[in-house]
Order: sequence, then structure tokens, then C-alpha cells
Amino acid sequence: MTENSNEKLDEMASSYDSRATEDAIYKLWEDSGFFNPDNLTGEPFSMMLPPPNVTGTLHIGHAYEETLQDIVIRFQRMQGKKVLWLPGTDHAPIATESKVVKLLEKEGKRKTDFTREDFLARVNKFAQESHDTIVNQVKKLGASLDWSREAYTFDEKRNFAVRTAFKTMYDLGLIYRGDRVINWDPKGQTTISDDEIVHEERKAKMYTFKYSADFPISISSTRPETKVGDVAVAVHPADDRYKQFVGKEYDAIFCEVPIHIKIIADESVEKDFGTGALGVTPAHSMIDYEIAQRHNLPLKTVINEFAKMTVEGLLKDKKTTDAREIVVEWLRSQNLLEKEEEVVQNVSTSERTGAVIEPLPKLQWFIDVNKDFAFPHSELAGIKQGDAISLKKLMRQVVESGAIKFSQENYQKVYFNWINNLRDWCISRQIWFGHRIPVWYKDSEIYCGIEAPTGEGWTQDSDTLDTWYSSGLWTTSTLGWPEQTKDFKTYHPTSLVMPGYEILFPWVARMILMTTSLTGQIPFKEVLLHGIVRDNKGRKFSKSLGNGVDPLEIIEQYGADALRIALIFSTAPGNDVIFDEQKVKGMKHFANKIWNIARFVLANTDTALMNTTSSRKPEGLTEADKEVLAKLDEVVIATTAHIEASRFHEAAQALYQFAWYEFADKYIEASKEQLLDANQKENTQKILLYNLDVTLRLLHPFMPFVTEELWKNLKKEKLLLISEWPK
RNA sequence: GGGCGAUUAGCUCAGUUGGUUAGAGCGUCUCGUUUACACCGAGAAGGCCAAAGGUUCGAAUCCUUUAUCGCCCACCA
Repeated sequence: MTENSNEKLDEMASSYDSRATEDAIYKLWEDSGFFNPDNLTGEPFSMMLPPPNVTGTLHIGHAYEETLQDIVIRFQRMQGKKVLWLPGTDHAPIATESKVVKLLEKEGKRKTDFTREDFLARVNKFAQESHDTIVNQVKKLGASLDWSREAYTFDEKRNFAVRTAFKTMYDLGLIYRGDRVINWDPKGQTTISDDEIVHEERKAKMYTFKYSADFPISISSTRPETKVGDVAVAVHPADDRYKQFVGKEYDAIFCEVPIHIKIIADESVEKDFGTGALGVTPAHSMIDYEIAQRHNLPLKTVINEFAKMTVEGLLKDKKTTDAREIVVEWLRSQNLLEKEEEVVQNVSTSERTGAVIEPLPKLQWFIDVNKDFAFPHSELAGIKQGDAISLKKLMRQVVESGAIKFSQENYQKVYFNWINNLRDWCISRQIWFGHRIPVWYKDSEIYCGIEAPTGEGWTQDSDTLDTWYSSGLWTTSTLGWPEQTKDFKTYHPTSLVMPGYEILFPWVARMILMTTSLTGQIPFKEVLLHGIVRDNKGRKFSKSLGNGVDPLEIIEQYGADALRIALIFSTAPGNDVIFDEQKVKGMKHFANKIWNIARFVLANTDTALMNTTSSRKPEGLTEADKEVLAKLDEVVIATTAHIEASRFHEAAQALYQFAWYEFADKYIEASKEQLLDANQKENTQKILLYNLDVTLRLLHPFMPFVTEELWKNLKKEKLLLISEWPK
């Protein structure tokens, strides 16, 4: 070894120290300005970060998501494209508000102790703190996001986009206000959409009984207390047992409440279930509401927003659960109860509060997904401006036509299946935190506008919008829409969206719905969904299990590069990922291996050769030289193909194999002899440098920190961040 | 009930359009350290690719059936 080399060995630590490296490297990148596409040239490539909720801190699942996206982004940037990856956070009204309510409860305070303004100040403070934590975590991971364009779903610009979107859809007739049975969360005191419901299996008792002794038909119910709201009994039209009664009407006194029951025939009733007769409670059951609509039956509300009975008599002001006991007792005392059986039933609960959903008729705002509207502006093949199309058809069309491509075909099937079952979307929420509905009332007048109406006496709707209404605008609002900004023109439609499969419906589908109807453009050209991260027992990470892993602790211990490559190494995107600290440990060793490969190469080559490394395949190569160069060509082709096909795990595996076994174990070992041979020395040095150069480039999207740190030693003009991808 | 998927080494998972002896990480075992890295090297053990049938010159891969497991959607009252 030369004297120079010994210096190099002394200069570089014998192992890679991620703690001493990562923050400085991130700062180097940020200061370079190359996260901002304004400083780049080439064909635009754009992607939006799915905005994390400002409900606290990020978990390992976010780290996975950001790693996948950062790999694509860095790869595209190295391909010489003008790459925009735009960061932001989501105000997530229900989630954030309920989080703050819980925090206040710990202080012994309630939401109602505050004015709307004071409460919102508390929420905003919490949201700001969460935001800061999240941004720090994202940076620690190495995500190469353009922070100069950072957005928030609840900032001024996004609020303007939301108001404009609402007004536009209202004018198109897509948004309407209607009195319908909706999902009411009695704990959160708000409506929620179908997507915010979680079904839970619970044991329940099903009671079979008659309304009164002289009523001809028995019915079954797990919620006998709602029967005071019944207006009909529905039977199947072909059910011979009940045919004779159809059309007849009866009066009865049920648990001290007078009821009037009409016998109707409806196809939706199952003959073989229970008694084959369904007590219809239009105000407190979605299905019954739909039956009632078909038969022009009245709505009879018997339960209020606090899940308490509103009828007179025995049940007055009782909670539904208590009322149930009372009704059952009453049925027994009247000798009307025929059967009582244990059943397992699916109960609808609120995703955020866990409360049992109470279907209630309420005046709310909806998006009509079935109504044909005149498509206002089109940049799509197959649909012209002015064509009549419904949102459902539109959502199907843009995927069927191939304008939006699902990288995983099975998720496309899931998407179509969801659209087929889609119902109108309830977008109003009775919570304080969120975008106010841009509608004002004065006596019987209604005004919808982007700004408040002029004149005295107008009151704005007190409701706020569903979180997905604003995040559904994410690709457009972040680029300045509704203004036709330069960013919007340059980067929209975005190239790709990469969220987890769990938000395919609430987010991906909603972005397609909102963006396409409003702008006539698709929001993104390609959808690539990823799985969720589970613990090493295959369980979801959750607070109640206490199995959460803090990405920052993992990064502190093993380094961000190790975490990144460990997460993507062994699983194809779309499948769930098992997080195992052992994997991260293994990849820390890999980062160290790369470090020592570089250390060996740098110690055994002359700086004078640094800039001649691109001179390939010199004369007089040894077998080992030829072998490693061939393998290097292979890994360049394979890595590129794998990334282009979104097989990130295979790209990572190919690189791991090459670097460790071909480059280090075989070639570096062979080079030790060759370096001693004067005839082979220069070739060997060139090949070592060339291999190192290419390996660092290929590895950069996966392990950006260690590769950029080592790149410094190659004394190149450009940062590795914006260096050319090898060919 | 409707839809989507999974089953490959002790564990966690790869395996692109079907193509020679099915791979990796971790773990296990043996040997090795004046040598860039012990966060290391050399080597080894370990799999009738869930089961049965079919298509094919050829199947982990395509088709059918079965079993087991998982996820999503859905208020059979």
C-alpha cells in the first residue's frame, strides 16, 4: 500500500457512523436547492406525499411509505427529470378534534367549556406541534421533499380551493342538502360517512314477538326499543303465509306508544330469515329507510342525537340500551315474547370514537354519485365537454379507458367493486375543526358562494366538511388550483400516487371523483398501493397492543439507510410488511459493508485516477476484471428494470448480492493480488473506482445518506443526489 | 352474504411474461483473524413450493376442486 492509502485508512473511520453523518447530509441536500424542481431541468415528474394527519407522531408505516416514494423520486431525479415531490399534512378534523377532546378530558375539561374560537385555538396549537414533529421525522428518514411548496389541508390556499370546489359542485347539482337517514355518532355528536364506520362482531339477543295480542304477524329484532318507531311490516311478495295480510293496516299500543302498522310486500325481505316478516323502522335503519322510500311510508323519529328515546310513556328519555330492557320486560309481562336467541351480529361503530352508530334522519349535505351532470371541461379521451355523466360513471371511465393505470390489477378489481356499491357521500360534519361549509342562510333563503353574501342577517352553516373533501383536492390544491398557476400547468396531472391500500377508497377514489369532475383532468396517471407494516407476530401496530415502534429510535440506533432498505428489502409492494428489528440490524451491517468497500477502494487508488473512471474496459483484463465488469453491467440493467417495474425489493436484493458477494468478496479479494502486479495495477484501480462509482449511484435511492457521504470522497462536481443514473 | 388475496428452508419473505441443480435476510453448525470491514471471511445443514387432479416437451408459476388462514365491503331484520 502507498503512503497515501494509509492516510485514507486513518482518515475514514473503520465503521460507518450514521449518527455523525445523516443530519449534515440532509442539510447539504436542502441547501443545494435540488429538492426544488425550479432548480432542475428536464421532463416533469410529480408526486404528492399523502399528507399525514396532524394527530401526533409518525409510526413505522409512514417510514415505509416515505421510503418507497423517496426511492422512486430519487431514481427519477437521477434520470434527469424535473422532479417535484410535494410535502404536506392533513388537518384530519374528526381524528384531530377527538384527540384534543381526549387531552382536555385529562385536564378535567370538556369541549363545551370552551367557545368555538377558544377550542379551535387549542386544536390549532396541537396541530402545529404535531406538524413540527412530523416534519422532523420525515427529514430524519431522508425524504427528498420540496419543503418550499409545503402545504396543509387547512391553510388559506387550501381553504380557498375547498370553497371554490364546493361552489362549483353545488352549481353543477352534484352537492345537495337533504333530509335523509345518516350515520350518527352519538359520542362524537356528528354524522360520519360510510367509510368511517367499522363493523364489529358482537353477541346480541334476537327477540321474536308481536306488537300486540291481536296483531297477525310475528317479527324479530335485536333492537326491540326501536319498534315504537315502526310504521310497517314488510313481507316477501311471494310469501304465501302472509299474502292475505298485505295492504291491511293495524293499530296497536306498543309499550305504551300508539303505533300504526301497514303490511307491505317488498322484494328485499328474505322469506327464510326469522319469521320472514320485517318490522320497518324508517327513521332508525338504513335498509328500512330505503324500503320506506319505495312505499311512501312516513318517518317516525323515536331516538335523538344522544341515543335517548323521545317517545312518551315508559320509555321516555331512556337510553336505547336501557329502553331495550324495558321493552323486553314489557313484552314478557304482556305475554307477547315468543322467542329469545343468542346471535352474533355486526354492529356499526365509529372508527374514531368507538360509539355504536345510531341511524337518524337529519338534514345534511351530500354528494350525489348517481346523478348525470353536464361535464364542464374535459381533457380526457372519450368524454367531451357538456356530456352528461354521473360521478360513478366518470370514476369508472377514467380507469377503464386506461387514463389512470393501477399497477396492481387486483386493486383495480377492488376499485370497481367499490364503485358499484357506492352510495351518496355525506360530507357535512357537526364538529368545529374543519372547513366551514360555504353556505349562508337568511330566513328561507340559501346562498352558496366562495365568499360570504353581502347584506345583513346572513348566518353561515355551522357544519364543517368531511376530511376527505379537502384531501380529495390534494393534487390540485397543492399546485395552486383553482388558479391556473405555472405549477398546475407543469405538474398536473401528477405522475404517480403511492398510498397504502387502506386509503384506496377514502382517498384515491375521492381524488379521482373530485379532481376529474372539477378540472376535467385525472389527478394522477398511475396508482401504486403498498401494504401496511405489521409487527413480527403479524399484528397491526396499535396503541392498545403497545407494540408501537418509534422510527426515530430505530434511526438513532441503526441509521436511516438501514431502516429504509430493511423495510423494502423482502416484500413486494402491495403486500404487508413484517417489521423485525433483526432485519434492520442486518442492513446496518450492509451499510457498514458499503462503507468499508469504499474505504478499501479509496485507500488503494490514486486520486489522479478519480476522473478517468469512466474509461471502461481497458486492454489486458484479468478473468476477475472481466467477471466483475460483466456482473456490474448485469446489476445496472436489473436494478433499472426492477425500479421501473416497481419491484423495489428485487432491485435492493440484486444490489445487495452484487455489492457484497461480487464486488467485495470476489473482486476486492482478487484485487489484493492484482494491485501488487505492476502490469495489472492501473486497470485494477480503475475498475475498483468505476465499480464504486456505479454502485454508489445505484444504491443511492435506497440508502441515500451513506452513499452521498462516500460520494464526497470521489471528488465529483455534482452531488450524488443529482448525478446521472448509470446506463 | 359479496369481493380480493395468501399457503415456498427453524423464523420473515422473494421468485418478472411457465424453461436447466427453487433464492435471500435472520437463526443454526464447522473452520478461519499480521490482511477494508468480526457490523468480517470460507464452508455446511435445512424445502415431495398446503393437498388432489388437469393443461404442457416442461408447472412453485396456468386451470379445476379441496383444506386452512387473512384482508376489504355489507345493518339477515
